[in-house]
Amino acid sequence: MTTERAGLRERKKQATREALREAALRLALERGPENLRVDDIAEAAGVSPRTYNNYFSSREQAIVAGITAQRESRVAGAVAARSAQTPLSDAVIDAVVGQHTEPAESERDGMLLIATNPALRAAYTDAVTSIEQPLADAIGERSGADAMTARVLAASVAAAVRVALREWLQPTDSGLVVPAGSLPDLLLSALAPLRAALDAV
Amino acid sequence: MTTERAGLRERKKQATREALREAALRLALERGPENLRVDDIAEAAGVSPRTYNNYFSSREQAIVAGITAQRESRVAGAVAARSAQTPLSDAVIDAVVGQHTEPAESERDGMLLIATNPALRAAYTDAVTSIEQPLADAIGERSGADAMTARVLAASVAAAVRVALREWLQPTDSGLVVPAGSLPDLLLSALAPLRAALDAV
DNA sequence: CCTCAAACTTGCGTGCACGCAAGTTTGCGC
DNA sequence: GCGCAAACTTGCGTGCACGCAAGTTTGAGG
Repeated sequence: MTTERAGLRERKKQATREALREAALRLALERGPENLRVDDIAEAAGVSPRTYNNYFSSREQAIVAGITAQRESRVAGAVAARSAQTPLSDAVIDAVVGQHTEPAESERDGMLLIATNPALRAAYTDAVTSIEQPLADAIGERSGADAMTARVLAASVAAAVRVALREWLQPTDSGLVVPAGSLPDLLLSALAPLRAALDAV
Repeated sequence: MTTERAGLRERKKQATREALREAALRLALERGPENLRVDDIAEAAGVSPRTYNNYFSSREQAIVAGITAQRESRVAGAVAARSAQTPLSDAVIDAVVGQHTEPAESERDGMLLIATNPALRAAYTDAVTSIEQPLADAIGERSGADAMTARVLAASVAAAVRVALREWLQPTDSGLVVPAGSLPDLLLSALAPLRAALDAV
């Protein structure tokens, strides 16, 4: 649906990208991120190490992509799906919270892995940046706001999500980093201050 | 004023940090970033290469820090300096715009350097992240908002500044990357959508 | 003044990111 | 079908970031 009429070239690229992130996540889960070399990921995906680096610019990025893949398009889609009568703030907040309320069984252990590794935590929170562009498009489409405003609002939403995620993943003083508290609730608190801005367009 | 009664330890650390960023910027200007090795920066600052990496985690970060140093504390200070009657939005926006309206002669050629190098551009826009913490403190202090709200607002302001900077530094189709247009005006446009959120606290 | 633990520096080793300059594949236009 | 330009892959080389485990410095308490 996103790739209407894609050439062989594009389909192959997506396949390679998916093979890489799938391999990265699977191997990281199997043997732990510390025992995983970039060459292993490349080999498991059937490409050269150099090619791996054409797709991801860090090992953590590849592993995390195994979990966050497509989240960007889903958030944008969820915003667009809300009826035009819905206030923008509700549309955006519902969409964002909804996409993060999916302890989808298959992602459970992945999140645990991320929570226990500082480098992965950082990569994970950074990954929300990828929703900015599609979200800006969706906001602009829906509200008719000018491009700069849409970009700023999208970037602010992403920033709020990062704040919530960092809070969620913050190591407690006991050293444990088990996602405590409800992520949806944290997201709602973090996004609340942006309601006024979102509805002002 | 920031370092009230600092021990020798802390003063030495600051001195080292400043020596490193000053050396990085100076050398980058002299011979261009491509002809500048990390070892050169370390040597010029009188520390080992390994120590250099204890202070900066990328060459670009060190160079850019030569220009953005202390901007974080100045922004926070500028916010705090505005009278308590001023609406928060005015205080924050004036402070941010004010800090970026300083083509301080000495920074002129530094900005030109940054504008012409993609890696430096990225590092420069990333560097605004450093204002988040102090700005959040200032916002919390001033408005009495809860910690999460203050963090989100500060992060949103930083995000807006990044959008403006990226726009400002965007390579034109002619390939030239000369900061075209007025940065203050771009910042005002980027920050405008956040007014409602800032004044809602 | 002396001691000692915590903080900081440093050398070493390892894995990594990425520019560059070939090879190889894709798919458009004839 | 054919040829060719653009896109993608790959090997190589270089510089770099960072963990680790010594040394070294700092400064608080006795």
